[in-house]
Amino acid sequence: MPELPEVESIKIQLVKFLKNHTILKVEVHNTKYNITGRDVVGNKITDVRRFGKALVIDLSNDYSIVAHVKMTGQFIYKGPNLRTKPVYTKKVVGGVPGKHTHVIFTLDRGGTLYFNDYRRFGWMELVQKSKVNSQNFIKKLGHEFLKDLGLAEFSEILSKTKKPIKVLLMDQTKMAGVGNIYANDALWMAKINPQRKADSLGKKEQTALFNAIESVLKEGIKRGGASELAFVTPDGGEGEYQDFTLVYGRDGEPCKTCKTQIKKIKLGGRGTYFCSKCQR
DNA sequence: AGTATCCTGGAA
DNA sequence: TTCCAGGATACT
Repeated sequence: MPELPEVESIKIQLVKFLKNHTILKVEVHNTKYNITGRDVVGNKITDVRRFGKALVIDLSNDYSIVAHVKMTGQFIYKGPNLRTKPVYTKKVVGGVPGKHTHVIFTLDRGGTLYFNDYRRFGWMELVQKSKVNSQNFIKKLGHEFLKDLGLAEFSEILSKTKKPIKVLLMDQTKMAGVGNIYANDALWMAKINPQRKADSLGKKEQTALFNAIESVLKEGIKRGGASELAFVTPDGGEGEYQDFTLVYGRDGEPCKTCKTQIKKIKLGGRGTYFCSKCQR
C-alpha cells in the first residue's frame, strides 16, 4: 500500500531524523538485508531521497542504502527530535524492537532507526553511489508523477497499449508512483472505467486522468498518506487519507456523485473499486 | 492477460 | 479454517 504519498511521508521524516547523523552500529537479523557494518558504521547520513516508491539513504562514503517497504515494511525512529510523543500503534506489528524487526541502526545523539516488516516483502540493499541509478529496481522505473512525467509522455504511453488502464497506471516501469489506492481514486475522479483499454482513451480523458492522478497524489501527501494495512511514518504516526478515499475500499457504499453502489472486482489480480454509472 | 509467489495477521 | 490484503516479479 505504500505508494508515492506514503513513501514521501516516510522520506520527509527520515530526512528530519537522520540527516547529518552518524551510524554507530548496525544489527542485521536476516540475511535478506545485505547491510554490512563494515561499509556503514562510522559514516554520516548525508541525505534521504525517494525514487517512485523506493527510498535511498545516502552515506558519507561511496555507498547508499536503497530500500523498498513494499506493503508492510516500516521505518521506525526512536530518539530525539520527535515533536510529539510517538504513538507506535498496533500497526507496528510485533513492536520495536520485536520479532519482525530485521535491521537496527544505532545513531549518534541517542537515535535508533528500526526496520520492521512482518511479511518481509520489503528489501534493503547496500549499493555503491555510482550504481544507484543502475540498481535493479531504480533503473526500471518510468518517469514519475509530480516530477518528470508530463502529460505528453503520459498520453504517448497510454496510446501504445491495450492493457486495462488501471493495470497500466500501476506499472512502475511505465510510470512511477501510483499503486492500488490512488489508481482507483484517480479513475473515479476522471470518470473512467478501470477496465477500459488504455489506448481507447480520448485526449480529453487522458488529460482528465493525468490531472486526477496528480490531484489524488497531492491530496495523499497532504493527508500524510493512507494508513491501510501497516503504513506508519517513522515517528509512529498514521496518515489520514484512508478516511478520505473517493472509492478505494468503499464497495457497497454509495458513489459520492450519483449514489450508485460502488462495485468491487478483480483486475490484474488487484481489488478494484468503481462506480459503474459514473465511470465509463 | 492472468496467476503463483514471497509472508503474516486479521477478518470472514 | 480458509481467505484476503497490496508491490513487484516470474512464469504460463
